[in-house]
Amino acid sequence: MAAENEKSRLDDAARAGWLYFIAGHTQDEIAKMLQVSRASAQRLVSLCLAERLITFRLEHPIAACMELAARLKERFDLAHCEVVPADPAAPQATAGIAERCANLLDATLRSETPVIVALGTGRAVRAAVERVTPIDRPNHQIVSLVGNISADGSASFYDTVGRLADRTGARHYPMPLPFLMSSEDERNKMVRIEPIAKVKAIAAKADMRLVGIGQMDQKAQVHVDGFVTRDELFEMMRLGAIGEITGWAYDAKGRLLKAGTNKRLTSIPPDVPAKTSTIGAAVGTAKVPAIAAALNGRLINGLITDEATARAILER
Amino acid sequence: MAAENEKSRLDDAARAGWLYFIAGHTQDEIAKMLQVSRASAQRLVSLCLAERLITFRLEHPIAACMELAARLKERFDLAHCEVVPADPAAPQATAGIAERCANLLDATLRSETPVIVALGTGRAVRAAVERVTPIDRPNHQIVSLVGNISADGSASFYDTVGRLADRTGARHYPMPLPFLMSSEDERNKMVRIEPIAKVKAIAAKADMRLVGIGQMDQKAQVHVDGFVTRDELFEMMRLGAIGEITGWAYDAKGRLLKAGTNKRLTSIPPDVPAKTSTIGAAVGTAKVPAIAAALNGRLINGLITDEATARAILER
DNA sequence: GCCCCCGGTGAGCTATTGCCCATCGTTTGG
DNA sequence: CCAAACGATGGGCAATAGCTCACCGGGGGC
Repeated sequence: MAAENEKSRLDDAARAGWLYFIAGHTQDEIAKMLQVSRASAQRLVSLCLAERLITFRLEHPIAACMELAARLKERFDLAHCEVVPADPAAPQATAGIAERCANLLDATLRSETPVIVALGTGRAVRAAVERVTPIDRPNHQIVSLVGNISADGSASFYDTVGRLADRTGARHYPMPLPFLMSSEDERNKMVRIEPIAKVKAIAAKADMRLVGIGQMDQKAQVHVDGFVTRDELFEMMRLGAIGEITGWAYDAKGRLLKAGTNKRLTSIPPDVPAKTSTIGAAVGTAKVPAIAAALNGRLINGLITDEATARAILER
Repeated sequence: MAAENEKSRLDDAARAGWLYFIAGHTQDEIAKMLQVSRASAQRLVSLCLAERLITFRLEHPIAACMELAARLKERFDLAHCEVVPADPAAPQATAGIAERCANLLDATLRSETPVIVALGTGRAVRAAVERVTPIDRPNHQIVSLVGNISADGSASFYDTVGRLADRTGARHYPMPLPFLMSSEDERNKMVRIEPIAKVKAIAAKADMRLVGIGQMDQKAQVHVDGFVTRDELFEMMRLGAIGEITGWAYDAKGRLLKAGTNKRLTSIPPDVPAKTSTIGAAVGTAKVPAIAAALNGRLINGLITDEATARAILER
């Protein structure tokens, strides 16, 4: 008897679900049709959902992305995660994620109350600031997490902080330092000087950090851009470096290395685990180990990537 | 540009749909996530539905039934239609539809304001009244559409009206007449006599009619039950009879025949097209042509049947 | 046999949703 | 280049849905 009632109840639940989701009736109408109170109709619809009698199928490339983002968020306990559809024409294209990063910056900067945004390295970050919608927010602050003088002493390679400040009217704080100093002592000396300490203090209060993630292999961006020499890169790789964020190299478990270039690096060191909103932006198969390590080591608590990369991270 | 905006809008719609139906967020939350007003989030969810980006799938036998019922309702412009799952163990079983008919009767009889229910022939109708939940409604009226004296002059074959009245305390009006009279003249004379005219007048005001549908073939119920002879049956078949409702034979287009037993029949003739609620109840492959004809001829405006029969009717 | 517990029920309150409308930006035609 | 027309937007309101609560009735344990 119990089984029969159960079955009949599920039948009714299915009926209610059909009438609600497929036929598009209101629960009131369904209640009248099935001769029950509206409350019961609502329960039947709930039951239909709870028992998974009805399933939703979203036939759209976005669906897979949402699914991947949800899984990444869950797996790595992220505060924020976005996965954009992979562009089959250009698998490494940063266009997609740059757009999302820009959107995120837009959202953050739209705030009327003053916010502090910190920017790291990375092509996606550079592309993102270019796409930010101009808006007048003179009370915001934009701060750089990395030195903007390259190894050869030349001018800033790419002034993300300045560009973003242009678009918002915000005060901006580039870090007038070389990427690497010549020794640990010198680095320690430099980061204590007044203007740098001030930048550091502001960065520490940042409401949002947007950083790129670099892999530490022969094509490492820090080397390609001329910030570290081939020898320095190889040394870090020997020491176990698998990725870097704002130049800070970390190993496969996401632990910051305490040797090599990390000792001479002027960049503001990341919080471990990441505080407030620290969003990593990166795409590409080559970056998968670096991204995964950063996630595991909690160097970041947010991620913006593409479908292919997201899938690869989850399948590791 | 237009195409790109369009695409991006659909992407957002898909995102919104995913967040709403799959992740279970409210539209307010989605609005915040997508950085739009709640109204826009609502529009995106609507769009997702309208564009059929999302589909609902109900994995339950009931789903097919609901679908068939909706199609029958649409195709034949029915006021009411129910399709019950076919019982594979007993394809002709009336149990399923009887339960639904009983439910319908329950619903009608539950009314506090007086209602008039008219009953026709059919096993499903008989079974239905047996399943009606007892309820005290002395002001209701139950009226028979057919004579309850069989050809051999014996007592009522099965007193549906009386049974239903027992269960409700309603006044009941059986029709104290033989099913067939010996001639057209005699029939016309009988139906004018006071008690019969009164039954007829009540029946004309019925709020709901529940009738069986019989096929006119060698296994016709009217013959099996002994109401018409083999010769009479064959004559009607020659005249084109394909089905009958309360004994009234009709052809493949649902037109009442004006000859044969129809001229001697005492049953109250059906309204064409059916007025108020006239529900046919029938299952079985053999009855498909009869049911389809009744639907096409608008002899009924409601149908209760099973899945297999519904499918067969729609596939004709 | 009696009582407790569980699952179900409907009332009623609040959150959520759907939709209308005034407004505004954008596009198209003159 | 302007104006009209169209479409999208967000506020606001009425309808709808979700949920909590107190209550009821049946089934099993003591």
